[in-house]
Amino acid sequence: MDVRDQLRSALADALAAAGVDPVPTEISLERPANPEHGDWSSNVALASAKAAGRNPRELGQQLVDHLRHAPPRHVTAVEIAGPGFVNFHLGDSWLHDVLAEVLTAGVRGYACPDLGGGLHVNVEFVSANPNKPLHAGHGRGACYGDSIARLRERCGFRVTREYYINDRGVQMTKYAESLAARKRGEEPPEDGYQGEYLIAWAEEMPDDADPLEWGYERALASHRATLGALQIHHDVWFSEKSMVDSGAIEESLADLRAHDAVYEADGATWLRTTDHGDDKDRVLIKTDGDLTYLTPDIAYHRDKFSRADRLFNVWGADHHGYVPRMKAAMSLLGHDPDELHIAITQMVDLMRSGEPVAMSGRSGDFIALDDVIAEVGPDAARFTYLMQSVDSRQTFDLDEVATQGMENPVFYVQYAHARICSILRKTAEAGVERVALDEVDLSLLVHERELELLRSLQTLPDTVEIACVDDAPHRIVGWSREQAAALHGFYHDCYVMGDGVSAELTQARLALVEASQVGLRIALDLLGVSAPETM
RNA sequence: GCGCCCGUAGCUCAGCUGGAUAGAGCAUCUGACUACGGAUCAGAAGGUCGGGAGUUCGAAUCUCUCCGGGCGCGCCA
Repeated sequence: MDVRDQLRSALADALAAAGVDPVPTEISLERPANPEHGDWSSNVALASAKAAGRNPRELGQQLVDHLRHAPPRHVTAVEIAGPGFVNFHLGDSWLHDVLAEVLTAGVRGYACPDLGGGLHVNVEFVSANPNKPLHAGHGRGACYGDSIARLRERCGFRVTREYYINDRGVQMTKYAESLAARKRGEEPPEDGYQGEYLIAWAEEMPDDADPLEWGYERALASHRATLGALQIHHDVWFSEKSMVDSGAIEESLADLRAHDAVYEADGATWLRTTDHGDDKDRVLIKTDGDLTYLTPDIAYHRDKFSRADRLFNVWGADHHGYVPRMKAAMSLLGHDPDELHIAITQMVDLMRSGEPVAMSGRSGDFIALDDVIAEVGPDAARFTYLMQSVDSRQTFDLDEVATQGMENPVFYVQYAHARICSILRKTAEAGVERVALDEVDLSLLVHERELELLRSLQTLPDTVEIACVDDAPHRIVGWSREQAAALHGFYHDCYVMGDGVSAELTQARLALVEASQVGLRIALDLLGVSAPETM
């Protein structure tokens, strides 16, 4: 049983003994920031005093008195502090248990909270128009979406990674016209695509190729290659146009009508999104008979709901205004709008040495994601994109991220992993024979550096859970930096083998280092960043 | 005008389902290596958590309000 569960159940007993009725169902336990406040602390006396009509400090004291009679496992001291906190001090043995747990569970089994219970979640991300290369801004949504998928997979969800291809509509026609013009050596139409990439693509295009078909394939191949460089692979590439051919759009419209969600006015067909919180109703079919972008999009989401239990969309900040209407549309179709989650990623400001570099070249193209990857490398790109919450605008400085040095946290973390591998190599080369875990005397691990490493490892399952529940991969980045710092500190002060290190201590420290490796591998995998053996 | 996001150290950012003395990296200053990779470690300095009010035993965190910045508010996609 987890230490926390033991403490909780002991606290519940103490509360009952103190006459608190009913005993609160939620007993909070947290790691105090200040080590003087013990290893675990509970505010339960503060939280339940009022309802019980008690003085919090006195209630806390009663709990402490009761707990001292039969302290839970690992507990060495219990004390009352401040306004009524109950603080537990634990022996190092609780951390040694953590180490054994990490190694026993391994990369596959440690920090795998079952939050999904096999629920199928469809994560749709990137979904850029197939008429230009991905730019630096797409990188954020790409890395975020993939990491969200990895988190969900670890937490017991079935995951489909999906890419929606807007291959229908006027922008594709303009794209084909622009490509054809470049092929003829002409400038693209005024309202066409001016980007210089089209010159290169036009050169590749065979003379007899259909610019629309060929251009579409070319753009998709570009997206696939760029994402592949980041180790991002979508399971489903879903074509908007295919829904015209399959009749899915008509079906979706019929479904909306069957739900009485549609009406005719001013010569257009409208959707009653205001019934579900939208600012105004939205047009589905324009006066000229064309569909708005919304209509196929609704059909697409309707289709996704037929294939998954939950939908997770990653959209850029410039699309946040469309959230209410899409949720309203799903409500109108009878879905629970909460089963469609739309994450909004704020914008990326690309910098170089503190100077903004949002645009490139005379054509004003965005900086291509390919160029970012080429400049900083895929690992640094992914780590950096994920380093901060997607709720806030990101400053991405190419020079800083390209640096292979201290100002670049990705190398710090990867180096920690490489160091562990190096230690394991060196000890193996030195002929150290490993013994089974249950033969290792973990109680030898008493150095503050060793304990710090274990305290950090202990927090990984909670961190994974928070990251998954809050859709916050940056929490994993934070953990990986903390674990790496603990590892480097340990490395600096504690030798695994050598003069003055007993054979038993070497065994214990090797186990410790391997546990750290397990943790780092879990974290880096969730981020999609490689865990190098050497650097 | 309305909606969403943001405002925390010189810079880039964590911390936000309320907890005790608000953290990290970079930059600055000062230290530490005849051993497993110094791409390391330790220390110092650095703060009206945008302003104000409220709720609470307790607020960076919740509520309201104001200020500042970003992004949206189409029968465009």
